[in-house]
Amino acid sequence: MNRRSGEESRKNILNAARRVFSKYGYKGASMRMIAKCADISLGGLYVYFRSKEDLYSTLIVRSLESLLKETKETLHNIADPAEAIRILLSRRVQYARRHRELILAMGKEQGFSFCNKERKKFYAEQRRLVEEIVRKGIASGTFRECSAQEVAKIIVCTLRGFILSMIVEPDAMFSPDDCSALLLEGLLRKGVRCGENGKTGVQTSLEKAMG
Amino acid sequence: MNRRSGEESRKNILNAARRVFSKYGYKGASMRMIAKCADISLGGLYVYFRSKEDLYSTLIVRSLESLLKETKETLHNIADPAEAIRILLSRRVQYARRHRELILAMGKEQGFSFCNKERKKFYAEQRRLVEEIVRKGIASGTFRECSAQEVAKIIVCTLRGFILSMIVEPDAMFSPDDCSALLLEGLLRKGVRCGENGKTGVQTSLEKAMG
Amino acid sequence: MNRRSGEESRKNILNAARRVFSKYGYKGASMRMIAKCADISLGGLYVYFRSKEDLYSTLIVRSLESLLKETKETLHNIADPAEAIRILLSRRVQYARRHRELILAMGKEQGFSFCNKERKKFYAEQRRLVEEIVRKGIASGTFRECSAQEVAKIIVCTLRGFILSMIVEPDAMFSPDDCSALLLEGLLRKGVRCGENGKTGVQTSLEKAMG
Amino acid sequence: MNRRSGEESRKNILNAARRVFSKYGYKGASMRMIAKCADISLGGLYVYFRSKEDLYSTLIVRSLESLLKETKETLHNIADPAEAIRILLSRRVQYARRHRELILAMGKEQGFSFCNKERKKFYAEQRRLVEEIVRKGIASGTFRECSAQEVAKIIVCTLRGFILSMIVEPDAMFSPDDCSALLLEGLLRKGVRCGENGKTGVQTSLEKAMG
DNA sequence: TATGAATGAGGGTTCATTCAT
DNA sequence: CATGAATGAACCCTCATTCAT
Repeated sequence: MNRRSGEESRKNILNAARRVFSKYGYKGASMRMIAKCADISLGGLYVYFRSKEDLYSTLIVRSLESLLKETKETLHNIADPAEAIRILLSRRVQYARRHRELILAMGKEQGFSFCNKERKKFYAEQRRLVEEIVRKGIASGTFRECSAQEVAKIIVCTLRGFILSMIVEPDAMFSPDDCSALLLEGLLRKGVRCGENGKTGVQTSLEKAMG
Repeated sequence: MNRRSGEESRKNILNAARRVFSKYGYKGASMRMIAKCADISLGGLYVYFRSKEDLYSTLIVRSLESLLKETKETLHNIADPAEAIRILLSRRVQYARRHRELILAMGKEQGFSFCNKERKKFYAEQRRLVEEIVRKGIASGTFRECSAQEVAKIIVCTLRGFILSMIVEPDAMFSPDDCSALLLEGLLRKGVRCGENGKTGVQTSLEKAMG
Repeated sequence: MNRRSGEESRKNILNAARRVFSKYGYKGASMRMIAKCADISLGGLYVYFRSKEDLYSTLIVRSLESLLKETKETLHNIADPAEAIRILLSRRVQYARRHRELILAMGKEQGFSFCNKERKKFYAEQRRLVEEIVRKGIASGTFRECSAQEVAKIIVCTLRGFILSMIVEPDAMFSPDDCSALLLEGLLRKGVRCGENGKTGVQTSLEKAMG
Repeated sequence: MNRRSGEESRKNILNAARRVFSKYGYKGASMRMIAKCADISLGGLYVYFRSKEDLYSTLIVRSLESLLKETKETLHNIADPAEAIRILLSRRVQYARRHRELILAMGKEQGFSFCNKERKKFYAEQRRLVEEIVRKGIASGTFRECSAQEVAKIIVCTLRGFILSMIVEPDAMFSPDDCSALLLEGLLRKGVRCGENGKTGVQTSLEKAMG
């Protein structure tokens, strides 16, 4: 009988659940596995969470919230919008690497309705964040004139693809910086090359390739 | 007893499986659901497929193959590389709308090994296809000098994000053309604007927004 | 479509059934396995046999009959009763080696009622046969005075154990002749040794061991 | 919810399993039958046993072990070898009557590998036990000179047949004592009759029949 | 708070059997 | 005669959940 304080047990379970859900998905994970991983009895799980669904959605909501908070803090003090986009991508990728279940939350289990509301809220907030960056970029003259709203959607979607690709094609991966470079500069030939403003100092393989 | 020709039943089951797997994922779908959806008995499923896994992987492999074939045929006669990329995106999105299970194939159930080989082959082939387009674009002077290989990876990943977004955020969607526009032209301001070469004649909302 | 005459197909199926039932037991064998082994369609089986039970019991009854017939013919011309017992054991062992399913028929699947009648008849007949031998042996003075009926039961039971042992402990086996020697002579020390009458000329390992 | 202590339930299940497996064999018995017989839910079975196979082999192994133990204890203090053989047979028959599943363990389902190791060990041990008796009998002059090893095999096999016969031909049964008498004295007429040494005082029906 | 025995619905799969062809 | 697609009950097993302790 492993006596712990209530909140400690809760966190402990949530951590175990993160690991197990990440590895096996919602359906593939069982309450028994989570209990074992959390070193608690099966019944003990139900002291803290009403159901598997409750446990899962609590986990997702917390993760989404913490991710959003982290993202906001990160972007808070970055003035240059191109830099902000680069940072956003790379941070999100780091986060995804640490918490695979987020990808599951976003890509898997769409048949479940139980944390769709939170998910939508997260998506909307994230889009708003990017939109703000783009808007600033346009205002400052760094970015072309365009619909910040539309571009934000596209950037978020690209980010999503990037993270998903990490999962499904890990051996065909490229750096986040390469990705932001393409997003920022485009593929078409330009009269004027411009890649100098606001770089982090890291030269990506794409830059090298592009000479 | 609902008597049908064998091949008809097979197709019927495959169609039902597509619908059910798409909606509920591999684990979430049950053979009973598929049987009901195909209007066949549970045992009848096993006349045509050895197991759930067999049914699923048959479905995925077929989809992947037909998609690849369709893609190749589409791109075969398109000379302009920017146009090719636009077409690729929009066709793939059309396809994904018709066959939602492809997203499952690409994004869900990565823990399963049973059609990984086919999936990898598909990804590689798709990347190779895009790479060729980019290479041609560079050769013809349409695209900037860059690593075709790296850019192909990024484009495929963007495509992936686009399709996934269709699923998870259908109400925050934008047109494929908007996406290709951003990929092609980038976000940063240029001395020279260029959006005239090889357009399909359809003016996208992004273009309008960008003035 | 493999056209055969009816009787040919019947025999063919029976042969396949013998092999499959022998290997897997009644429950372990499936009609599909038998069909495949007989190179006939699943439905084809039911042209000749109403059910699995019908097929099985037909097989058992035929086997039992042929075994009884063979046994009778073998014993018909043997005058010496000790010899007869030896021959009976060795023939039955040979038969069991060829048709393992008989052992199954006798030892397995006692929960089934469906060919119990035939089985009982076979057992009774076999006992009667042995009883006759013993009776002759007593009459001729070869055997001690004893209840032929009781001894017949014991001999049949020993035979059963012998055959069963062949199956469950094939590596701890001994020759039928050794077995009949013990039955005939017993273990206890006698004033007079007697092992010379009616031997087949084969000296068994037990005899050698007994000096 | 029928609450019992864990160990109680385990025993309860094992008892039910013994009855059901004995009656229907391994394949013929279903977990549902066992659950019903144990008055527990289907899932409850799996709280105590990982699988049907686990339940079955646990049952067999326990039975084999307890039988061996009982046998050893019984034979421990019996000096006369002929008496020991008689006792062995009669005790084993009593045991078989109480635990019919042993016959299944020995005669049925040989195709299964899952408790073959234990079974072989049991057989070997049993043979060794009998061999010792025979060896002592030879040493003390009670038995004729013979290969104790070979004779042990035959006795074990006879015992097997005896027990099997109890199952397949219960109405044609005879007493264990009759059987040991035949094994000990043989069928052939002797110059010297010997049935006096070490008898338990019980006169068997065979003795009466033999006059 | 915490345990773990117990439940029962539902999972994938098999299989004897039927029947239109 | 012969086929093989189709059935549906039954198989073994898993699992979220409950509840007496």
